[in-house]
Amino acid sequence: MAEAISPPRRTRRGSGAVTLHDVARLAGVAPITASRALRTPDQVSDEVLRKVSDAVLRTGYVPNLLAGGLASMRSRLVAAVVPTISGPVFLETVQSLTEALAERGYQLMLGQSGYSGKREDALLEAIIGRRPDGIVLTGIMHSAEGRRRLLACGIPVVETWDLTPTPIDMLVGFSHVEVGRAVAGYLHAKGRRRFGVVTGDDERAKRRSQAFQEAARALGLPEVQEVVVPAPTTLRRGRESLVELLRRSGDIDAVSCSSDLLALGVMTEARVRGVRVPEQIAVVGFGDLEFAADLDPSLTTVHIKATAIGRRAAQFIVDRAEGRDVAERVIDIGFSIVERTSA
Amino acid sequence: MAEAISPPRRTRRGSGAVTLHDVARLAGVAPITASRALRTPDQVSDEVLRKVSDAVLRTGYVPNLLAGGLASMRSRLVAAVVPTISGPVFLETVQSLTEALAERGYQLMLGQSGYSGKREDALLEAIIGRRPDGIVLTGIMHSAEGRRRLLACGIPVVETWDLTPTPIDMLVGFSHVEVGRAVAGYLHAKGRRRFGVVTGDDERAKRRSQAFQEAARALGLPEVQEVVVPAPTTLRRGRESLVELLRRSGDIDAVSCSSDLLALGVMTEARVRGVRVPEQIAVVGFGDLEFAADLDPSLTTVHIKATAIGRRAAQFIVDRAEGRDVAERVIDIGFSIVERTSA
DNA sequence: GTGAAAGCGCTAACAC
DNA sequence: GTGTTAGCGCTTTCAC
Repeated sequence: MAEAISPPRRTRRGSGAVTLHDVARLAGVAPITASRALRTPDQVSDEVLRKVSDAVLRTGYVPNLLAGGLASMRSRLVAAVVPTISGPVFLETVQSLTEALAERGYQLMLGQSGYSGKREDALLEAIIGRRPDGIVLTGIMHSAEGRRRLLACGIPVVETWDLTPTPIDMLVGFSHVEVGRAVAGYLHAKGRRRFGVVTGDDERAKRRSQAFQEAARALGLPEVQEVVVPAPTTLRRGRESLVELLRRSGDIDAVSCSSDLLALGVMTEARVRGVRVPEQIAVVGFGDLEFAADLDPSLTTVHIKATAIGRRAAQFIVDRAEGRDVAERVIDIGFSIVERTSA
Repeated sequence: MAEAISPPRRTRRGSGAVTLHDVARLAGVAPITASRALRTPDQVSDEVLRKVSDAVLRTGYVPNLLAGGLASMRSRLVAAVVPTISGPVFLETVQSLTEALAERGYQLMLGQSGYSGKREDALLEAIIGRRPDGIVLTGIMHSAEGRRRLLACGIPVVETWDLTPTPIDMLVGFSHVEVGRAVAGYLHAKGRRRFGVVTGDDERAKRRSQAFQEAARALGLPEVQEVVVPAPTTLRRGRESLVELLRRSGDIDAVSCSSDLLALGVMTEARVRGVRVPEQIAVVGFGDLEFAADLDPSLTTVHIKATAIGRRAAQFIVDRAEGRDVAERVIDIGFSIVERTSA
């Protein structure tokens, strides 16, 4: 009797790219063997290794990491969330993070949440959907809802640039309260008595400012004049802020700024107005950006080991992803006041 | 007769996360229907839509984009390659690119190639392996090998920040030669005659410097003094460069810098030495960073529409990814000299 | 050391 | 409008 005609072939033409299958066929081995030759070369014979390497070269095969990630449940993708990438503060951290991850075969996905924390939920969804092996949160305040989701999805999380009392998972940061106190103490020790503070309108900067003011009070100093400017901070805001501070009280002798850019603005405005720094007003910045040391006068500022933060965060994530246990989940990276000319 | 015992169950426990399958079961529909309810809501009945949305909410389902990407051949991932993210020049472009992509449901993957172009090949492999829907090259010189691979893999590519004669695919940039000429013309028109140039050691900056020097020659001016500094440029290098320029010839009356940071350095050193800007020496920067307008003196510089570059690049990629044809593949975004006080 | 089978979680292609 | 089926390209599990 007649054979039934073969059912219609539904074809889903692939991408057309070379696959592991092709490589395996060319090498005369099973796909899984080719896979092993590439990922765990010790498990295959030299003969097979040679043939597979050869086939890879001849075909120009590039493994599809999407497929690999799906099968192995490891995407080798790490997400980083920053408020905004401009505003050079987090830049250094993102850079070292990218580098440290790349060295270990991981790739960085970048997300910007904005300072408002508005787009945060949509962003989180986009991130979690990719099943990254880790998420690095940098200078971000996460909504309660966001926290819950992060906890729920079980992806390793590293919070950075802060020392929160109740970390979601892992953390590498420093105490903003300590920074505020330290700067106040430093200025006091230098004989300054009437403080002003210029601070960006973000949670961490405000915490530093708060601590700065409290420390001044504790030292018995007159009330600190505070100017809050919108984040991200700019040179212009710094200039404007000094104008405002001088308007409020002409006799301040020290200004603490929540960023080096603000400090540069304050110093610029001071020079324009013939106010001498540091003789009449001492200026302290925050961040120790690359240019701080070479300004005139050179800027006294708070140095944060931004590169180390990125490296440590990468270490945390990779250790977790590769099943190593992370003994100490919280790292206080500290900070230091770099004494230069401006204060 | 006895049934053959069922073959041993090989189980591959999944990630344990909620899958589309779970949502579909809960909603009482087939998986594909649930998929449609989420991706193309118009194609399902209101009844189904309601039930599926409900199930999603109840389960906290987050679609696995790895799986989706594998199945649909569209990763909704875009890779950006920059020499280094620090060095605020490309920052603005990366930022607007990230934003523009996020708005359209795409995610950015970041790669740093370093200025040397050394790690470029490994990076390219890591990128291509993710099968991104597009690659944005920013301020990078690609090896011939790299070019070949990019062409071969068929992924849409946008080169930015330059106007190369033979683009790989799409391009949004401007002419560095024109910039160099324009700056020389500008300074000449301002009555300056003895030029110095401080330039970072990267391909584009050097092209600007070259054109600047040639234009000066064409204008019948004396030989331009050139100082080349390693990339990325810094304020310090700017200061050092002015020292060097003055050492070589005390009578220059204009300095063109390959970045605003260098220009700030030159101006800082000038002030320290009592050289008046712009009276004795005019200074021109490049980039028009946020702070340029608020320096004292405010910095005359070349403005590049970095944000527009990012947006256009995103548009290019998304159009291609979604099958729309891109009529004009090359966009010259132009530039402008922003006249301020320093020159 | 090597291989066959069975998915990972989703969507394209085709029926009804 | 909804469902069935067959993959996307890889890796895990188990068997030899």
